[in-house]
Amino acid sequence: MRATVKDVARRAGVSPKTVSNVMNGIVPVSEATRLKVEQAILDLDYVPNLSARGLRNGRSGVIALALPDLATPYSAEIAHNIVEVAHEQGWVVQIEETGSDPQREHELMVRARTNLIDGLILNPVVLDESAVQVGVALPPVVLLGEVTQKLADRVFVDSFAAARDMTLALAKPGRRRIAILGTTQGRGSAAAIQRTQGYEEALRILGVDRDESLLIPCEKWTPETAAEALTAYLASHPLPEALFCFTDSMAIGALSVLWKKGLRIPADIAVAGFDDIADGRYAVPSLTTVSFDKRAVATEALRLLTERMADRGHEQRLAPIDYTIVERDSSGG
Amino acid sequence: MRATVKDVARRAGVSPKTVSNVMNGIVPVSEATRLKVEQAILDLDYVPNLSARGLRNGRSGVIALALPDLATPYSAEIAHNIVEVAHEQGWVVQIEETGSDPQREHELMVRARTNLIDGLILNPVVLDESAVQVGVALPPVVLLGEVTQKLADRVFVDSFAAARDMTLALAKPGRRRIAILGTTQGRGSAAAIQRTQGYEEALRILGVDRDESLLIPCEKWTPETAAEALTAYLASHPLPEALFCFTDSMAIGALSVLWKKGLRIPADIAVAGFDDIADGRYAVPSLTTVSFDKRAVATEALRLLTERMADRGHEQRLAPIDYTIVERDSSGG
DNA sequence: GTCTCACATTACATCGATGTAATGACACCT
DNA sequence: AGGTGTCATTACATCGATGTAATGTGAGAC
Repeated sequence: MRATVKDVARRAGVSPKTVSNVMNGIVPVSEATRLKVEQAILDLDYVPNLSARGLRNGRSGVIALALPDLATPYSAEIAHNIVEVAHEQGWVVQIEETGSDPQREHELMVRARTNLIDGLILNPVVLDESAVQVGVALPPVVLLGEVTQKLADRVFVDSFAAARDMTLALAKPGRRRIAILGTTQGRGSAAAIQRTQGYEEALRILGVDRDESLLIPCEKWTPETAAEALTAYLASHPLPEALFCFTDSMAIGALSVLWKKGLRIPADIAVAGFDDIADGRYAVPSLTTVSFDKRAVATEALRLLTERMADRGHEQRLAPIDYTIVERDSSGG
Repeated sequence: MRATVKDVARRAGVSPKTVSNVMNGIVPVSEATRLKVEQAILDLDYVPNLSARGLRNGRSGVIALALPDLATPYSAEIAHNIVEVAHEQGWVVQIEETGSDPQREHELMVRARTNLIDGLILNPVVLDESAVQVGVALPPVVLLGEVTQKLADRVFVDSFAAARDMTLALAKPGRRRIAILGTTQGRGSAAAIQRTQGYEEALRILGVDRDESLLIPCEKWTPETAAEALTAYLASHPLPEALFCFTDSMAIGALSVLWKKGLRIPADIAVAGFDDIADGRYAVPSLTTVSFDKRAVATEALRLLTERMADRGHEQRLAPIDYTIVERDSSGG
């Protein structure tokens, strides 16, 4: 049987509360008894029961991290950083996958109220849909990414500006027929909309007419779907001068397709991505991308979360993350 | 304030225990009172407090998954599958990263005893080191991968046989100078040792003399280190006919180096990996690899874990996972 | 020697859900 | 009507840690 405070107390010849005092260090304890208790703890190999502690003081020390799909490199890198930073700050992280399923996002919010969780970091897929009713009954929530959500705290990269700058960078050597891969018909993710708008803004700056046929839609942002979409596109359209993929994952799928067609990159077509995932550096050729500090995303998310735990006001807190355009081999240079 | 069983009971005009009975469905409850209680639950928007429940019945419904580094595609895919399968079975998953730090593996075992965790799935880095004292005081543990550990349950792919078969496959078109990337000097991971031995077994079958200079060491199995190791190697050695990298990640790093050198793959050199990560399919050229069903890994790991929870005997349970050699463009064909 | 004050320690209640054992209600049979 | 059996429901105790308020102990001042 597991040892409890009671057992430790008995062995040390003190009361359970004194043991608790030693462990928490808030109430002062005399040196002598502290040593006795610490020895008893070692002897009995005692570890506190977190369920009991959680029940008593209403906090579990656990935060939840919800991502669409852990297997994608982007989510994996975010998860890695958040788990790491959280651990440094003494938190434990529970992982949840939402798939593309708003239902899962909802389930999540319910579980978040079961008190095994002190806070939630959520990377929503379906922005408004999931709604994330940030009501009073909910624990602190921080959203990741571009979401049109006016209530919850949020960590994000300015997708509009980044897409604009990337488009301008691709256009620099005189390229004008720049295609984008990843737009979504009608209502899509907020990120898709903003990146498309940033691209269009760049065209305006460049004085280039918007050419509808250069917008290659792709609902899901995976290499598979990107490869399919691009293959289908190239079958009926001339080759653009540059291809701006809305994620690195899609860019990797695109590179594979272009390579199989025997095209030279960037000579025949320049390619760029978004996210700066580790694999992009080792892509063939290495991938030009929008880079940002993922550890900063993690740090900021946890900062917002802890702030929100301390002060549950109603004003929304925002944490924009800087980005840079990283030009690698896939766009020349 | 959050509603509790008491509040629900008062509103439904029954006792707290009856509410509990309705929720758990073990003790029979009359239709009439069940409806009353269910209505009250809806009215008050009641969710049970899992800390309290966990305290009371000693189980939390949470399992921990410990991986070396979530950001690597392999770990990410494993995590994805385990989270998915666990969710289907009603578990919640807590993620832990061990880095390459045995200390973290130890901390983990301690936390595993704090009862917020009903079981632990661990992918150890430093095999014996971490030791994972599978004692009586610990919750059920399942290890992932090749580990020389005689006590804990384990899910694994036969690295020896897979490496042997892959080497034979690379040798088929008459290639004889087959190099391996990822051996570790002296004591390394069990996987490294077994894959090296499988390779040597293949050479024996082929009647090819073992050539020490074809064993390219690489301690860490990342694209970065692989790229460095290969670059250094090629500076002072002739080009082998084939390169068997011990993970897909390393292979991707290797492809990048070879491509920058202007080498044609597989014409100048064939390349293969191990793990069949999603990116390998979109590598340029697509990567020949040892493939296995990662969902099966997850399913088996959870099966072993649940079995172990039910029956805490002393015999070790093993779950070998089938593998196949998948030949893609990087090895010709 | 006694009284105070400060401070360490203790007994007890509490967090919320649920198992145990006891109580209550109702129907059915003689 | 009285007795018996079945089944739903209840009161109470419990899981382990910790806050609260009360108790105990000692030193120091007069």
